[in-house]
Amino acid sequence: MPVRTSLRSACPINALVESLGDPWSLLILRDVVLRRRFRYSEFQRSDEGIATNILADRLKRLVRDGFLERRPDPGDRRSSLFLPTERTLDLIPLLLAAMAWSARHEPGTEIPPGVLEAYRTDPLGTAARLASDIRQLQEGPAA
Amino acid sequence: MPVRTSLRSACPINALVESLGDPWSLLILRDVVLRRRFRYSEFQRSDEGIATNILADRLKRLVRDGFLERRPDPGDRRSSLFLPTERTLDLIPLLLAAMAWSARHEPGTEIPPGVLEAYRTDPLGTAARLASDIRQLQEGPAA
DNA sequence: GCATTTGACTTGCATAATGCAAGTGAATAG
DNA sequence: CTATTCACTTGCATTATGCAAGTCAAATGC
Repeated sequence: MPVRTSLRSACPINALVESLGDPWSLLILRDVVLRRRFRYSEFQRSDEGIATNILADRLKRLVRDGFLERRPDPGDRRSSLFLPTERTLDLIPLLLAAMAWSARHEPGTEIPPGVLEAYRTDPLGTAARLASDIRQLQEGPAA
Repeated sequence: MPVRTSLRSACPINALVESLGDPWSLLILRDVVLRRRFRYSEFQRSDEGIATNILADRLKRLVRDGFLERRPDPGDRRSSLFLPTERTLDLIPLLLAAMAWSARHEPGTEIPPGVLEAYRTDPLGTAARLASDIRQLQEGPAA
């Protein structure tokens, strides 16, 4: 497994698409940063129903590409925690933008109350607050 | 070809991924909104090198899903213009967030000067200005 | 202490998506 | 009026995804 294959172009949008432009990677990161789920079994339980082989592969890639860091689960020796790196926490503005877009254009999507209002008032500040909430969690990890 | 297949979940991130979570759709929309390219031949020339069959398929889908509107090219009867709908213009905040992320985390990506500064000062205002620039273009379409 | 369950996978195989090369046909350019 | 361009389509190889089943160690229930 190569560390990093060269990009198709120098475009920043393309760089993102090459890392996360598949049907699953971004959803795993959503689980991590927006739902505070850090375990294989938790990702598996998400509504979209990812296949186990794909999940295992995506987790490997996300770790390899620096989006997640794997650590032993202190409460269960069979399990690991997949924790977000700064690379991933910096995706929060993008995730919020995605939520705002879907709120407007995809009827039927459900968005936690308050988030959109905060985003529209101060997008980057809202993202920063969310990121520091998660950093806190990682320092004092409740079971 | 069905108009719309039901979503895997009610999650707004998932809604976006299901529409644009493939290796090409978002790049086509990038060409449209960030580079003002509206023609098949222009998409084809982009650095990433999309295959012609995939391009044709993605354009069909993007039109079907309401991201692009197809109009005859006034200057050449062989050609069409694929113009962004509001659905697509509303993706600009997300595209800007993607650029900001890559600027920080993907060395070697090239970003037009000024854009990042404007984004960091006023993300939604910057996006709104870009969108209205494009709306103007559509009313008085230069060849 | 031992059977059962859970967590995190792997393997095998079918189906779907993507990639590549070549070809088509109408419109335009020289 | 010939050559080129534009917007495709077709066929086929390769890769990715989806599904079901199986593995194996650690934890849990009695």
